[in-house]
Amino acid sequence: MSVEDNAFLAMEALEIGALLCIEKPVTLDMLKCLWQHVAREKMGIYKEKERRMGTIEENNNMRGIEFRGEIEDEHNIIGSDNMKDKILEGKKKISEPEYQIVNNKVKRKSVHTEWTQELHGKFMDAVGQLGEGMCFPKEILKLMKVPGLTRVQVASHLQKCRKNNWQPPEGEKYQQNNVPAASLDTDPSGQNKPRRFGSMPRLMKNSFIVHQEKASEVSKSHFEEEISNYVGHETTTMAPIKNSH
DNA sequence: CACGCAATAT
DNA sequence: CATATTGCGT
Repeated sequence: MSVEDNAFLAMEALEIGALLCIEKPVTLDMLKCLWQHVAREKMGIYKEKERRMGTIEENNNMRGIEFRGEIEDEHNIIGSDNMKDKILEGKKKISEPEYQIVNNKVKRKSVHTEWTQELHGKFMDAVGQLGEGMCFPKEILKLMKVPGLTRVQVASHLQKCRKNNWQPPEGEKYQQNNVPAASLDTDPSGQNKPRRFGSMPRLMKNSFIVHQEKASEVSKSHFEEEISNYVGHETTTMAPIKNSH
């Protein structure tokens, strides 16, 4: 670290053996960036161990860690040779593992969200509050209030649930039969897709209760006009799923 | 832009 | 396998 933002000085340092040069002061942002690289490197070192143990425990021995130069440039960092290349391709999505700290252990952030029944429950709650025709990933996400969850993830889950293709993970089968979703359809013609926006996921046969809001409450905004327009293109036999009971 | 959907990738 | 990502039309 140096107060001097001097390229020549930095290059000299690198030649001597510095791994990278950072201009002072080291910002929090910088730190947030750096520790990920440290973690990656460390994880690489203990890769074998990781295979055996599943997770890596925090280890404060930092020796042996080397940066390989793929640091982003926003903070006046100067790194090794291939760094420029790395910076250039920085715009591309390089999928580097991300690490997080869960109770004092450094863990590789899991790429998949496990849709447990609990999480799915929150999802369904949100869906229930929004009601038929109002279920959008964005809104659902808001209502769910789950920290790491993204809109796209919700969208993906929603997509699956609409096709009734979701089932709880292994250890959680409250119910044992997965419903193939074939024949409980209200549409006799079979080929009629309920093509609308914001439709609720189809409820699984013995899934728990979803409390729907009074459907009457749905105001006829411009939104509803859009729907009717859009539906107009489709076969007319489709009826919205009203929660009439 | 957000959305939805199928196909494809991880 | 379950999810994530992508491509493309709306």
